[in-house]
Amino acid sequence: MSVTIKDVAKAAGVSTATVSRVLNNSKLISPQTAEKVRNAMRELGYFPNNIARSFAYQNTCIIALVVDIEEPTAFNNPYFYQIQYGIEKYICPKGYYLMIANENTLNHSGTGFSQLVFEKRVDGLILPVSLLNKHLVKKMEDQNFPFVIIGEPENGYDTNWVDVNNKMAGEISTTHLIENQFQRIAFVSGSQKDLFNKRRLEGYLTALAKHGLSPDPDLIKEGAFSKEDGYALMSEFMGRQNPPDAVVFTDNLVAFGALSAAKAYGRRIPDEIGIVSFDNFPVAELSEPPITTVDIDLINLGIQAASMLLQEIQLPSTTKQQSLLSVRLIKRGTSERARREQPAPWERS
Amino acid sequence: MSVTIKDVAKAAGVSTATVSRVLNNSKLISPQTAEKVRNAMRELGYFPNNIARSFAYQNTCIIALVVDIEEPTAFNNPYFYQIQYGIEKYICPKGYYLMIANENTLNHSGTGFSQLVFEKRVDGLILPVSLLNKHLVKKMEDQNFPFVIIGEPENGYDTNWVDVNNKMAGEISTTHLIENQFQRIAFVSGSQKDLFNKRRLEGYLTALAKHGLSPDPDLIKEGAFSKEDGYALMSEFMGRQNPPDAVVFTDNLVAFGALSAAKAYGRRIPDEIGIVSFDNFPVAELSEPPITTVDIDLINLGIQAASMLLQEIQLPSTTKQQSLLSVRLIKRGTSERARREQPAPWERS
DNA sequence: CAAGGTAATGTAACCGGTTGCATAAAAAGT
DNA sequence: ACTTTTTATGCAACCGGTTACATTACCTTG
Repeated sequence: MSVTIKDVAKAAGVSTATVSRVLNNSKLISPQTAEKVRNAMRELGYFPNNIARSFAYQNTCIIALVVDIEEPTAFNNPYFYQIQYGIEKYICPKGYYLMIANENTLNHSGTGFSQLVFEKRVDGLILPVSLLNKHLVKKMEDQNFPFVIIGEPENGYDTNWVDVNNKMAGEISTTHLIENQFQRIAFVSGSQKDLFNKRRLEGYLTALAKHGLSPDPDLIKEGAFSKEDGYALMSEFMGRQNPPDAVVFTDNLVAFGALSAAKAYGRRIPDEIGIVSFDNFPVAELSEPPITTVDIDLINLGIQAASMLLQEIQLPSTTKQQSLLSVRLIKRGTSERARREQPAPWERS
Repeated sequence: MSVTIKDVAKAAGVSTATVSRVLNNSKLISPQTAEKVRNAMRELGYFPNNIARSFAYQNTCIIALVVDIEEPTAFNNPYFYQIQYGIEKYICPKGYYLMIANENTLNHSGTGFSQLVFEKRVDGLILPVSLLNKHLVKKMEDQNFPFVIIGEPENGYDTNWVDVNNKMAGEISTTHLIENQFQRIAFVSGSQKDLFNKRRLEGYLTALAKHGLSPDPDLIKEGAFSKEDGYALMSEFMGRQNPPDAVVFTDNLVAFGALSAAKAYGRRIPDEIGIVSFDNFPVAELSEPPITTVDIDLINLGIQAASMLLQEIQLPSTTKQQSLLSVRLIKRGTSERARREQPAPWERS
């Protein structure tokens, strides 16, 4: 059907072994022979059949990113896809390809993504911590199958993983508010069952402690996910006797809803109420005023995960690696009080 | 190393051919033998080696989505990724896998994505029209390599392609404004070098013509891409003697910038100026007022492309298919004048 | 009961590369 | 000039499935 190594060998008057060696730039080949073979390849329009190559080497040079995205909207998808881009960017120049495996669509056909492992379709796996389970980890470790987890796992897993430094994120956002003379800072997160939310809360508490502020349980809320949750929560805060003067939200949309509520109630921002959010999502930059957020470099997260995985593939080791990535704060209008609005030291209560 | 078909054959006391037949559910196998073989597989923990299978069949059951995304921001990535999701959703239940090939990262290693074709790494390709060129098409057609283009190509290409109905998008958005009693409707697009922008303009002109309105060249602008472009353009419009009373923007961010400008100049929206945009992007829903947009179902676009490609892979044909997808308008606050605000027929000029 | 047909299984070639080992030719050492 | 080493190439097995063809056993049917 198409041109094979045999055709090239015949045309060049050498053995298939020699052609193969030319393909792989073996230095055992004399320049003249190499030249001859290369000419034959060019004339015949030869391309090595990658499937055969994979078969001989027993690897595919493909790694899979497993995701568990339900029907994506423009809202919920940027996260994985930036990670995806980072992975791609790292592995492609190294001759690897990226396969996407959505656990939700894959599951329809039975075994889910573990099929990829057992059938040797891919050389390694990057998967979110949400898909981790003991059973699977054991299987993969029994096979010495390389994999990297995105997101810090709960205690009891000794695996390769990468995550952003969520504690640091909680800490710098809170510290920033403290430095802008906010006093009663609330903290609103998603579910505290998720380790990353626990870490963010830890950071918040650490920042308070470092500045001699004691946490108020009434100011710590969990379970906010939507614009509407944010609106409701902020309304509730503002109806209180002793409301917070600033809020850290771990979700951008929640912060957006809260901002609307604060504006609807006529609060001046950031003078009367400060807001810091997480994940530098488009709306954060476009809202009025633009929202201060912790910027999480997900492209870099992908790069780190990919780098760790390729290392594991190329020289497997028994010691596992972990990597925590720094985050940075993007200061915008919802938190930075103008200098003149800060009380001078002697004016403070 | 791992369990192969030979091990299973030996354990079950049959030949490898028999095991292979059991694997493929051949009906030539007696139930007792099948049972025996399946037991052996279970006991040994056998999984077929997919690389070997691919080698025998000379296919990979992988299709590639080629993209040409530069460093993605949360702004620019939703488009491809919704298409990606659609493809995935369609192909996974059918036993195919999705590979992502970013032309930009791939190119670092030389030949770019055409490598995928010649090395037989994938069974088919879905690629954006922006990456199309005659040279490539000829090569792929010479090899009978299945591929589908996303986006209508310029004249002169007879290939499989899918696209959203851009003309319809231009038409329904304009018609909607006309039906809301807007009279001087401007049209602002990206570059008219892009066919999809030409089609959108066609739709706009068609809608005007159908309602007996004649186009005014001063109201047709091209080359707007950013929030800032939108702001500048809207400012310019509002400074005119005879400004438009509504604008169709083919880009959401441009519309967002324009909206800010209109608000900054104190115009009431939609009473004094109407705005319709394209692509139902997050900011469209969250802005004040929320922006009316044409909703483009990119997930469905992916599904259609994937469906066309698998069909081509499974039974290659020489006749090419094209598919144009409908769009729908999401009516929001920037265009819908309240009934009472519309002039009654006898009040019109 | 022999001939013909069918169902179940085995044998071995094949898919297209890679690579250990053998070998031949050239270069170096004594 | 003769052995030893180095360099270049070929032979053939191998990776793990699939499948055309051969073979055997059993089942019909005249």
